[in-house]
Amino acid sequence: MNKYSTIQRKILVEYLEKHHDFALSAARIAEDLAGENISVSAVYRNLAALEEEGAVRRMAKSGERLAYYQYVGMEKCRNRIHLSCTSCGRSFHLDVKEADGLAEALLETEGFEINREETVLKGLCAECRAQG
Amino acid sequence: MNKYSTIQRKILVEYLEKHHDFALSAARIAEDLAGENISVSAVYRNLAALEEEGAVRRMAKSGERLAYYQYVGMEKCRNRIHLSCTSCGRSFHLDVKEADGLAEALLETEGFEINREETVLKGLCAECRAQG
DNA sequence: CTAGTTGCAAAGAGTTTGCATGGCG
DNA sequence: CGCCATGCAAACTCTTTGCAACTAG
Repeated sequence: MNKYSTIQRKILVEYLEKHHDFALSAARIAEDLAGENISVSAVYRNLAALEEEGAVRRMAKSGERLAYYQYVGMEKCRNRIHLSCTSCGRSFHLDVKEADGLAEALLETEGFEINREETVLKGLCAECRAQG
Repeated sequence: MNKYSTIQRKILVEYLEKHHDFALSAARIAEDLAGENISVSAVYRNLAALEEEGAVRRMAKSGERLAYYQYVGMEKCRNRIHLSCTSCGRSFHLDVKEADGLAEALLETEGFEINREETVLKGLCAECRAQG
């Protein structure tokens, strides 16, 4: 059950690592990897496995019905709240200190304990905002 | 294009209003309304229409692939950031002042302009947290 | 009347699964 | 050599769509 137990898994993980700052739909991933030595079902099965291992995060875009996946297997992604730009689709991490502040404030005022792994803040990133 | 132009629309909207603090899947809604005088396709078509009108918000739960809908047609839901409890599934509104603070902080420190309509913070509500 | 909405049933998209094959350790 | 992952294709689920009948205004 190693990270690279099979060639297919390696292909998928390397692809995901390369695109770790985007949330991509499973269908899109499968399509992109169509030329490679990995089948559609292997893509889906490995995504599910990686999700269970915590290396991949499953999310969804509002207005779409596809399952979106994002690689969060690298250190810098762990325990971070994500910011997702609805214009360019890129994903950013919220600074730890800020996230702590937000989490604390929510807990005190609302009694709500935020789950950083699942929380995605939607909006416009600085770049897209500048471009109008 | 009134709110209650047809009986089917009325049935759906009343159902949604009654469950406005939950995000329900379209499939579930259709199922619940199976006994009523409304067909599956009318449910889907009206949900899409209501979404466009802004009366309904489409979201998604992580780990699931269904489209979830929540009624936000009432005044108290507008322009609010939602808090969604991953345990009981209920949805809460973030107080306006707090939301303003959060939005401002994000804009200043990250240059990220949050979209309240689309943002859902995931975690545990006070009640579920108390119950362990 | 006329435009817009419905219900039905069939099509579609994305995802999942059964089973035989094949490769990793 | 045994077991787990793969590929293929068929099955599934949820959602969308075409079309004729119907309904609200």
